Amino acid sequence: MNSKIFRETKQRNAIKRAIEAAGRPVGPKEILDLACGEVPNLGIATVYRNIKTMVEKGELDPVELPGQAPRYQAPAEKKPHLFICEKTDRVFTIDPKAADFKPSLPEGFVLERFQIICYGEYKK
Amino acid sequence: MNSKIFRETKQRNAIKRAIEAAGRPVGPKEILDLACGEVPNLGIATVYRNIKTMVEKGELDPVELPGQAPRYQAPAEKKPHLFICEKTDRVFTIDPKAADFKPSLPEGFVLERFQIICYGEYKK
DNA sequence: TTAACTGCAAACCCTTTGCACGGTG
DNA sequence: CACCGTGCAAAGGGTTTGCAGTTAA
Repeated sequence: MNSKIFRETKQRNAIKRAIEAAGRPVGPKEILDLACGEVPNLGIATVYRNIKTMVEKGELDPVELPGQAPRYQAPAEKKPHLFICEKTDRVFTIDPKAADFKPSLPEGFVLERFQIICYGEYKK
Repeated sequence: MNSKIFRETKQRNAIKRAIEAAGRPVGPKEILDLACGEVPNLGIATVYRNIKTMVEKGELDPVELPGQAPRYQAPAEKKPHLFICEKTDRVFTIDPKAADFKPSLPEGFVLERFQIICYGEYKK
């Protein structure tokens, strides 16, 4: 059956709010730490299970970046490209002027380098 | 002490040859499988240790890509950008005409999408 | 002969799963 | 009162480390 019923729990709400409050892609551990303020005994397994559920429902977007575990963000914040601060290890979505490679970074950050990653298929 | 002496072993040579023969970034498991032809009892731990050693020596370049474990390639093959075949899960380095976003892909592959990943620092 | 290297197995870390209990609808 | 969700702990998968024996130089 595809018609699974999703329930509202204080854990799920805390997780959702934590991600929205972050305003940038965050990982499971960070989500746990943030949400623990609301739900002290929150388990990491619950965070993982809710992440999976919310991604399936389309309430959460996975953000995968090179050499790192995936992070997650609220869909509304989604922009096509990413900016990674190598000093603070925070990730931001950005909406660059791709045509001339002058991406508009978050205030206060400076661009050091970028990487283009192309995806495709073997069509033979 | 920085002056560690590196020795030549049949395992290390087999690993090195396997990576060079692949001609594209390969992961630890794939390296193990390839090198096992030469050294049957080769252990995965030896592969990991040699990868680390060779990266430190500059004989091997790590290639990190979104949502995947790192792969490794011989430095000579290094090109600025990557192409990922989502059908065969192989990775190639490419030298695209970045200015107009017409990367020259490996023969037979078609581009589906690309992602720009910017790296930088917080300078405040 | 020395000390780097190897294979094996155990340890680790992060993520997933099994289970009994608790809470939503 | 069904049954989904939770916390805990155990299980997985991939990577690293400890150890005793092996081997390059």
